[in-house]
Amino acid sequence: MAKICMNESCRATTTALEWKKGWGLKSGGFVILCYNCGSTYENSVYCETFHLEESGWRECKLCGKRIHCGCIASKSLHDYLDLGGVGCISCAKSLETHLVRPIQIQKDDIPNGYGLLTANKNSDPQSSFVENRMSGISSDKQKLMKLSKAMDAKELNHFPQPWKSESNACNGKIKREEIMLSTGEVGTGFPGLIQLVGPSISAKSENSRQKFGLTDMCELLAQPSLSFSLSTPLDTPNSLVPPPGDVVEGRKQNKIPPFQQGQRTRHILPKPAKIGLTIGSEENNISVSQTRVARPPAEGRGRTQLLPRYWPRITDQELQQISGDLNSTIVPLFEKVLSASDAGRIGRLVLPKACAEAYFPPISQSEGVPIRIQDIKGKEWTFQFRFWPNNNSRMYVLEGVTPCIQNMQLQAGDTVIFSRIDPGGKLVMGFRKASNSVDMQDSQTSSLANGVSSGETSTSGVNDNLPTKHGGRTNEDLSQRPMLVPEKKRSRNIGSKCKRLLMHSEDAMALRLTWAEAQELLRPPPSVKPTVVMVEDREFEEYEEPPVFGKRTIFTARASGDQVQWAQCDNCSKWRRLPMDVLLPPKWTCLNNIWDSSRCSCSAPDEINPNELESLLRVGKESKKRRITERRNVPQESEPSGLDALATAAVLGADAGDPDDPSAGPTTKHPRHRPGCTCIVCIQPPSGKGRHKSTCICNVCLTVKRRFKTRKKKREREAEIARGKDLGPTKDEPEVHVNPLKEEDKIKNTIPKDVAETGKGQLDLNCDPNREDDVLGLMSLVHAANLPLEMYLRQNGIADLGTCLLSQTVGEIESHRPNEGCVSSSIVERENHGDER
DNA sequence: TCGGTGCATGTGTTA
DNA sequence: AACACATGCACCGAC
Repeated sequence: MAKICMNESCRATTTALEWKKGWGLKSGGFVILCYNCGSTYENSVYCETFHLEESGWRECKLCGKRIHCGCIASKSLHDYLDLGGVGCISCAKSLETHLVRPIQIQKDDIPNGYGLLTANKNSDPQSSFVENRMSGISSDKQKLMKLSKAMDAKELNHFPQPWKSESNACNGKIKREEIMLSTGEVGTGFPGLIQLVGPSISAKSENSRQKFGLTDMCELLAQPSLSFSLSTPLDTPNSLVPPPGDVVEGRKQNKIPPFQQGQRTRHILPKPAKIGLTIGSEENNISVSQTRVARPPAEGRGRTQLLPRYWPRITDQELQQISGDLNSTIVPLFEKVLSASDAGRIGRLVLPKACAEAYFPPISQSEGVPIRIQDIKGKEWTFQFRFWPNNNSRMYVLEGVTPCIQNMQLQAGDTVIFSRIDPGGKLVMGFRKASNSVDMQDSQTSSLANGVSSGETSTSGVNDNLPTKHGGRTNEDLSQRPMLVPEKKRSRNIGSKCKRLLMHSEDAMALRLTWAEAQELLRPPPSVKPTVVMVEDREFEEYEEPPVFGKRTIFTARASGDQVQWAQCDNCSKWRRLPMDVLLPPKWTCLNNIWDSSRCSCSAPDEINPNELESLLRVGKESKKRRITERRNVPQESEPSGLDALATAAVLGADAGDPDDPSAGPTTKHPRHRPGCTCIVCIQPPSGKGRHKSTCICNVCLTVKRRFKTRKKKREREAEIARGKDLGPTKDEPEVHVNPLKEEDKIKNTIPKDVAETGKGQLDLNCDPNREDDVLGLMSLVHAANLPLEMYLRQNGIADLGTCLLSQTVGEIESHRPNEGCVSSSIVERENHGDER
């Protein structure tokens, strides 16, 4: 979706617009500023490029539901339309395209308060978040100030009337705060400003809950100008220092922490918490946010925004239950999804730097300080809050968390939520279990798939572990209160930082299939002529080189029933129709299209239109999905690979329904196969008991016998050649290249249909896509080919070839060939050599 | 040898 | 390019 500045004299593209991401004017989150020309727009479309704190909420004009425009959560409810506007998935309707219009603002409309704020901007190079925001728009700040005001008023019209007055009041309060902030910002704390913004969770939470959107509206309106909260007041114990009696770096609780004493320039974090973003689809319940205690980061950089992944998503109800005290205020600080390291035995919980510096006591020494954190059961834990120097920065960790983690039975993927109880400033650590914390990947998958973290719908640790006195909210409460969790936000939380996680489920399944598909791409070596052998009037090709990967094609069926093969040109990406039996080399272009002279050039038009192509591709994808599903539905234990299935079925064809038949039992002596391998070789006991009888007519035996006959003929011919009688190709053994597909079809005739399909493209019956060590099946093939015959015989329990020859027919020996079904005749030759011996 | 500690490194994210 | 952070790994002490 292109984003173009609508100012005709500007027409800046996305870059210019998005460059301002994070710094642009945010009036209710519905404004975007073009820094190229200074135009500002009210355009919800652009909101998607903004972070949560920069965008805000939006109401669907059609369904009345409030949706968050700008965080990824909106994607679950919205589609941003290419031409602008928002399509609300909830009501399946589209909003009218939001006008993208420059807003002209007169300089004299600038409120004084804003003037003060911006005047303060340059006073401190380590400006506050607000200042940063504002500084980024210096050239148009006046416009923007006006715009902010105008937009606030405008956006209010989007909300139900009851919200208006309070929203306005809220807005007014915010402006007041801004003014106060601008005047008393540095080094003095913010007396009198505490809890002015975004009502903290308190005893009135129920009331606030009922006021749908009110507080959120305040946030929304506050965001453009004050999307942060203020520091702990000097006259309250609302700090993060340990509770009374605890000493941290010589400071006592009621002492003013250094960071509040102007030790550093105050940095005000964006409001990090969008707690309990409950999108009750009916009531649109949106839990309230809360005040934030902000603290300047040690480095004093401007990047003090808390990443959304750390925004605590906890409801006021949960918080209330944590505190158990109607008079207390729970301030969610941040949360973190436990990584493997965090949840491991090392006992170190890596803290997000911004969070650590914002909400934890400042530490100047690497050793850090002990801090006490109370869990939701009321048990108090002492951790060492410290940091490691890291690339000129710091890496904050909580040490000694193992007991606590174990106590909470947390694992990687679960979430710990740090909150603070005010007054008192006591830290509280709650948690939220992932639905399937055993498998973090699964939780991620779930999270990504649903757009809502599985953790959100699972039982919150807060709930599970609440003391009885708190009322013990049930899971049902939670389930009725699905949190609005931005899809992207959650993916950030886990997905984007999970590169080292194990892969399971669909991803891995997809890879497996990919591997299986790779098998289908195997092609005969292009430069090697096959040797055609006849087995009972059937032609088989054998190659002296291992197969190569060919170009992938798509097969479709016409209405007439004819099948068509399509291939994409590597140069022009156009799709060309090919005969069904064509096998393409890895690189193929239109120039190689010898089957259609009208389309043997890249300049030739496409034979299929885009719709048809899309249909083709969709069919391909669906086919793959179907295979994934089918695979997933098959228990792993009984899930042979396609090739194994072929081999198994080939054997069981004669013994189907009698899996316990020892004659079909796998052996583990094949040199290249593991115990349990069901390939055509391993299932054939090398000798002695369990061996198929000479009268056996199972598929394996029949195939082996056919091969023996063919090889016998071949040897005779080679012997003749060796005698100088170069007879050339005989009539019945033409040295021609036979299309493998035809042969494959013939082979299919000898194999049950389902098996043949499963084993399509089989070139190596010994390959098992499901086995990691068979991933390099071809490599193992080559490796096995180099195994000395003696080793093979030894491993197969054939002590002596001579004895073997005496006791068995040659054909029976053939039945033990390790590479039955393989096409590499290098192996064949070795075997032949062995036979001659 | 094992486990804890501290730092280094690689990778993903953001500006 | 800089930063954040997950994790690897060397080092060291206890057993």
